[in-house]
Amino acid sequence: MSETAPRPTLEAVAARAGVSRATVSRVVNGGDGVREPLVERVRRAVEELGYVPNQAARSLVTRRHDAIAVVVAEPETRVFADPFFALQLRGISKELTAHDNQLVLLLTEGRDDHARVGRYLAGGHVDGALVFSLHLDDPLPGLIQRAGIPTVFGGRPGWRDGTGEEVVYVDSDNRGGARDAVRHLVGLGRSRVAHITGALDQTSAVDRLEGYRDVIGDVDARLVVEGDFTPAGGERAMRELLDRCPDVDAVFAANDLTASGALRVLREHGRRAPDDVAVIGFDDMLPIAEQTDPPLTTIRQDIEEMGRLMARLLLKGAGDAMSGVVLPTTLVRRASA
Amino acid sequence: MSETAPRPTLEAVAARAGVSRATVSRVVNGGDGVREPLVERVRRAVEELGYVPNQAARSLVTRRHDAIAVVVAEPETRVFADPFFALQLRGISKELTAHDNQLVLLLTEGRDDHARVGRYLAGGHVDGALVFSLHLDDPLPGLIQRAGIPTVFGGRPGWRDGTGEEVVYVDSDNRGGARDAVRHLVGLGRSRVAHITGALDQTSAVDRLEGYRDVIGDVDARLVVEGDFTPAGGERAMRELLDRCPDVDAVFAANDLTASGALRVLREHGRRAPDDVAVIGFDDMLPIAEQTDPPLTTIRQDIEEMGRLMARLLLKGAGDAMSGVVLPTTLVRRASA
DNA sequence: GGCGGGAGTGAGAGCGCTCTCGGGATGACG
DNA sequence: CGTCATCCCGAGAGCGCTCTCACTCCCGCC
Repeated sequence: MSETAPRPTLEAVAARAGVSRATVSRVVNGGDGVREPLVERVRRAVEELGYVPNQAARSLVTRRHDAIAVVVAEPETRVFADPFFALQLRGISKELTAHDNQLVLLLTEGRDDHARVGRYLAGGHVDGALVFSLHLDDPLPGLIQRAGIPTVFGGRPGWRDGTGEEVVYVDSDNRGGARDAVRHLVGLGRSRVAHITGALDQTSAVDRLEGYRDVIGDVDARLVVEGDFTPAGGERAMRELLDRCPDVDAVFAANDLTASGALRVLREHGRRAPDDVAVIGFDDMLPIAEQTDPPLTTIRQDIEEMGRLMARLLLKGAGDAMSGVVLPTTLVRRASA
Repeated sequence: MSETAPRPTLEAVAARAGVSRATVSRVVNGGDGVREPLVERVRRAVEELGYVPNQAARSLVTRRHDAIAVVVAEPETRVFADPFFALQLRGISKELTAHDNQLVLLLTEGRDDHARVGRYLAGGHVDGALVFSLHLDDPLPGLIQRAGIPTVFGGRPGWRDGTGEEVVYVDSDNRGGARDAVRHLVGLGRSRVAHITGALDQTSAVDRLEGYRDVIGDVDARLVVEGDFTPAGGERAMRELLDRCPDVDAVFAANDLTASGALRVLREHGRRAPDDVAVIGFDDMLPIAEQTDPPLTTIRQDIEEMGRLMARLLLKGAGDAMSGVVLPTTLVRRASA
């Protein structure tokens, strides 16, 4: 196999520059307290030898790794398979890179993996963790909490930890966004505004439902149908809705995928959007939202910023003073409502 | 901040089990050459103390990291933002996990990042790299090659390296899949089969075009329009196509996104699919392919398996005997062709 | 001109682990 | 019963780095 050439050590650089290891170390780590000529000499030696610090040796003594783990629980692989998570990851990556941190990606696949992830995090391989696990009953967050490393959650977790401390998380304003969506529909003069929920074991779905309730007030139970964030779920729910309430004139779908399914069923039934039934989604997930017929009016969240913020909070060692950070959403008007 | 309790060391385990560090080490690393009763005692001590090996200390001496990097070049973030890459990542993750390796994700953002990634890989932080960089002119592969660590590419790179060695890569059978697609259209009795290409600076697009050519033989140049793998590109190309060749009766689109754009334009122009114009895509990218109207006939590739295979090749230290591995594709019939 | 103090540098002690090597116990065999 | 090979196990030497601590200068000050 490829025989890697022996990489130069601190020692080698020190010898070449005619100084001690300690001095080289100082220069490599910022150069404070070393006189300029020496700094220069060391820099040159580093350059000439192509010296790169051995991270393992460094971590061994500093107990820092300049690496954080991103944990994605299996149920989220659906989320993961859409642009949502990818964007978040990108935001995370940018922020970490800016602070010279590495991103270790942990995807879990079932129960066994939970233990594995727990062990890994407790094993002190990373300085912190960003965790995506939005399900109410997920044991993963508990495990991670117990691992005792700084953690920031993506999305509001469905519980508070036992110690009474608040959990640190970043979420978008699901409830507020939902309110905006429903208000928009109401503002269009619609009086029979339905809601197709997301999977209600996820906090985002619960929060969006709350937002809907905030605006509608006295909710006609028949106008709320449970979906699951998928197009198929949207179709099923829309059918049920048309069946139960033929006079429905607006639908707030829990996300764009759901909305796309709803739109398809409406078309099947000869209902025009937005003329007969106005439809609004959530996420502004491209290309879905732009590809529907008609293009989807929806609520946009700044997903990349969410990721970036999560990383920033983690690196800053937040968690003392704060609990949750909620990012605003904006209404994107297209044709469907 | 969270004061992490001092984690137990090998030494501690050894003391508790009443053996030497060396013996504990042996047990922890497989337990060969240690008598059963001792193994048992050490296991128990490990259990009781909750001992987890310090990876940094281990790496320092073994020079192995049990970690590999996944490098995604910026131009691929488009790819990354669709399910394609996510699935590949999942395959990679599964395979790595099965071999107790960690996944370090490096997303590059522009030129500066190339240098950073090069330095990182050359820095000996990981045991190998999986690289996604499908553009013909990308400098990244060269950089990585120079870093001198085992590498497997995702998708056929657009060059051979200077040393004359073949590059190791995993790709799906773009050319063969394209042939199947076009043959299917021809088998439907279509005689004016057009092709909307992908971005031709990517090998996958080039290969799919080749497959088209393989079947059509004497290609009418007007029937080939350049696209860019996006719905918008598909729309543009389809318009041009209808303009140039009103008699077109079938379209092989370079991917599903392109096909979705083409379908939309056909609908606009009152052409029915598949009756007037049969359309076939590539990727079988869900939910796109299922959401088009009509649902899209397309070429499926086993994306997760690609990822898994890449990881397997890398861990096995392939690269001696082999160059590229090409995975088969299958035709998925839906309604559009 | 001696002296205290601050700043710059080097020596050395580990960080927690693996791995070689040698010694002691054990079993096979003559 | 002696000899030798075999098998286990422990001692100890690092892996490459950081960081403390002591030492040396060189300044300013009385």
